[in-house]
Amino acid sequence: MRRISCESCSVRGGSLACNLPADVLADFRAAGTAVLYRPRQVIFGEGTPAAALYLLCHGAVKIFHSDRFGRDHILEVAAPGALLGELALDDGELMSVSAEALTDAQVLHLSRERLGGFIRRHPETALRFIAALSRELAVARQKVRELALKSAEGRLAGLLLQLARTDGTGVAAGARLHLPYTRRELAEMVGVSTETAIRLLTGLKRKGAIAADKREVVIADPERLMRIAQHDETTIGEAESGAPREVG
Amino acid sequence: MRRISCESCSVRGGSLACNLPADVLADFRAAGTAVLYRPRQVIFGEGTPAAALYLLCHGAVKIFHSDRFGRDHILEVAAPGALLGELALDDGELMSVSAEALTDAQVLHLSRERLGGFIRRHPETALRFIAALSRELAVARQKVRELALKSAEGRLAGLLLQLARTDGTGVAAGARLHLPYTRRELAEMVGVSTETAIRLLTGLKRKGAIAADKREVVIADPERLMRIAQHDETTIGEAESGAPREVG
DNA sequence: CCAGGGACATGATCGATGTCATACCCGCGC
DNA sequence: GCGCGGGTATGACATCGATCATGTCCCTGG
Repeated sequence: MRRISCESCSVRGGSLACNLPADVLADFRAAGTAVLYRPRQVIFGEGTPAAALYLLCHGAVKIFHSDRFGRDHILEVAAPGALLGELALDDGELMSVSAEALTDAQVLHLSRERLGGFIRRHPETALRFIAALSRELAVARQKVRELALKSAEGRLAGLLLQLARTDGTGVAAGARLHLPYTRRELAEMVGVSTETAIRLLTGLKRKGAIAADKREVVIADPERLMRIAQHDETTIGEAESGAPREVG
Repeated sequence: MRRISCESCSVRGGSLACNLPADVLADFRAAGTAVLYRPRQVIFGEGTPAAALYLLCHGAVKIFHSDRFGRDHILEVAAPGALLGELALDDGELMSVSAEALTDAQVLHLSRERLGGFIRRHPETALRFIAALSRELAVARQKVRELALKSAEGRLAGLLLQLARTDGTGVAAGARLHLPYTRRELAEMVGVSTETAIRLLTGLKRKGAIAADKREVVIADPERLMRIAQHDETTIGEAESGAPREVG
């Protein structure tokens, strides 16, 4: 595993640091510490001080909660460009999740002090950090939405669709998706037991929504799958009385 | 309802804007737009562009998801000092939640452009925004943890303890807590049906953990309540036989 | 070659929770 | 006073998903 330089980073438009002028990029790089991880190595643990942000440059990292028996619930499998962790003004607040490399991974550590220094030198980049954290916030809230409002089958169907979209497979009828995960990991992402995840998959097969064998999944009936996934469906908030008052 | 000035704001140490020099504070205030809301008025809706952040200055605001039948799931009841909403670099990304005033509320709207301008002028404040968003992120992730790992009873017990802590009642034995919420709202915060929330409350009464009548709740047995709240192991999984087990 | 372990799969069973129905109480407007 | 609607409460029932048990397949190490 070799270190990747910022200049040749494959993460383009989506990332925090992309499209920066060369000198700003060099300063950014110098403000952080690049660290390489092997699969299963821990990047940070739940309950440690929220003293740094982590920019994932390469590889896949799982963001998860553990119970005391080692069972995990996976909130997110972060892709390159994602900003991991949380940053408080002092060490009184703690990380709410753990992060562990799933593959070989390269991560840029951004400590509170050095990140603050960088933003002070380049304040025009501040909104990028705010936007990256907002994205993570939306991901977490989406997860809440699914857990609170959707059935296990709906969440699994949604996960399959999301995986097919994000790995480039697409969701056209007949699209062939290769899962990088075991049934157990799928279950941990959906928030159900392994047996239930297996049963739900066979249920989706019986319904003709997918075909699946081991880690190969074919999107047989995308509409059906989407209908199952959206047993939810969002309507936007309505019902207020009158317009708010703008003051000053 | 009168507008509150930043200078006399009751939100002290915890807030984004507190303890700023007078000139910076004035600039901050000028960068935003203060808006007053009545109970039930919508501040922003899920699915609208993520184009602004909202600093809650006064009042209580619920952050929630709706499904198409009007059932809500409340992620958070934000208190003054909280930063609401999400901010993307462009309008391609959408708010993942809705925000609605529960009481009279004053909110400072911070649009992307004007927030960017303020931070460019005062880059030393950037970490405050990052920290405030991190706090929201931790709140959302905590919610995920509870939904994924705790039983309905554990979540309700935890909610009662949290309410007692945050409104100053405290969790000593005999502490008397006045709920500002109906059973339905409690249920929406815990993520269960109204009937289940009621049944769980009577269950906690029968166990002697609390006494409750209408909106008055007495913390009868704090230890018991906390044990119930921390029943992390109820929903998912049991330990494999050899695993070390942390107790108490 | 065999043994072991892990992933996948399925059945039986049970508890937790949602849904529907009913009832009571209480404050409010007519 | 009276009816009405909302909040609270409880029972009956259905369903979802966890748990436990069993079995198969496949890969790997000895």
